[in-house]
Amino acid sequence: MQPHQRKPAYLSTLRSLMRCTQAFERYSGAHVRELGLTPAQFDVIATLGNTEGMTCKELGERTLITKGTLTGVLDRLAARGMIERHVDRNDARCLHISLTAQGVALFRKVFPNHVQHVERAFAHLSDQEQNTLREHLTRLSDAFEEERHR
Amino acid sequence: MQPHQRKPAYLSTLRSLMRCTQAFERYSGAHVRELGLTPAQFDVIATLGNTEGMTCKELGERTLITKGTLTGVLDRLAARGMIERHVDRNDARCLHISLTAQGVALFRKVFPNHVQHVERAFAHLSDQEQNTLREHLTRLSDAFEEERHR
DNA sequence: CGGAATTTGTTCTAATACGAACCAATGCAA
DNA sequence: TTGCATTGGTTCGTATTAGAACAAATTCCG
Repeated sequence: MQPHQRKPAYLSTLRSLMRCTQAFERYSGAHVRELGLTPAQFDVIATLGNTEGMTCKELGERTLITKGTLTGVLDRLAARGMIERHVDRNDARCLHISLTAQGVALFRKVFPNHVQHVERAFAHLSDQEQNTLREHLTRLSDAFEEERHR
Repeated sequence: MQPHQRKPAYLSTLRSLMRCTQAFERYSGAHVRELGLTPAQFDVIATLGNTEGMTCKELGERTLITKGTLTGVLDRLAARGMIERHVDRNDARCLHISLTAQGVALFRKVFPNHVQHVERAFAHLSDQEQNTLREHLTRLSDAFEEERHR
């Protein structure tokens, strides 16, 4: 019995995690594309909606988009006239990203629509189940972070 | 109170899901790269290990890699001499993918190592917790699939 | 005050990622 | 058996994706 033939116990948990994430991305992504946006672009629009805007750093943290990637996503949204970049008055390193009037219009058109779409799927789990799920996922995330810094 | 300003209840669950997946990918990915492979390449090697090989279709289903992407991943692994492609005898449409001797050696070198690394993080959750987590994730995946086909 | 360490965003490279179009091989049905 | 829909992989175009190197601005500290 060689060690590399043993089947690790965590694999089924990991499989469920990856399958669930991918199932969401397919489900959500297909709908978002119908609305004329990529998933990353939608995330940015949705995050900027109903705010005064924010820096690239904050936007990246909220959308989970790496800063290197974010530059390109913002480039394409800016080319379509959906967002604006302004240098921050207080800190010239920071860019303040905000929706244009066109961006706000787009947000109002696609956001409620997409929320309804995604809600239909999440409704299959009760509030209690979602709470439990969230707790376990957070514990696991924290485990990765902790083990990473050792 | 406009509908697009309401904050959907599912968002915190979704956030946990995406954060957990991304935390895993950072944790696992960084380690895999140290071993000289990309995450996708490692998935392929790990899936082919201890098997007689399989078709692209099956390999794609197990690794969750889309067929269009899989071609490129296999190209690069083949260029490094880690895998072989052979036309299936019974069905000339199918390719049979398998590890070369070099590929097997690589598998034996990196797989147990990486399994140990990932196990350390998953050990933060008990078996019971992982069971519950898996059940909820599966329910949610199924929800996306069901709603998608309607 | 002044230089070093940090922070923020851009740029670059290699590798996914996905959908759509495409081709060859197979299966099915009239 | 001929014709057509289906299946398995490749190719193509566009858009991420991560990581590392980089430049400009700011902060920290002696």
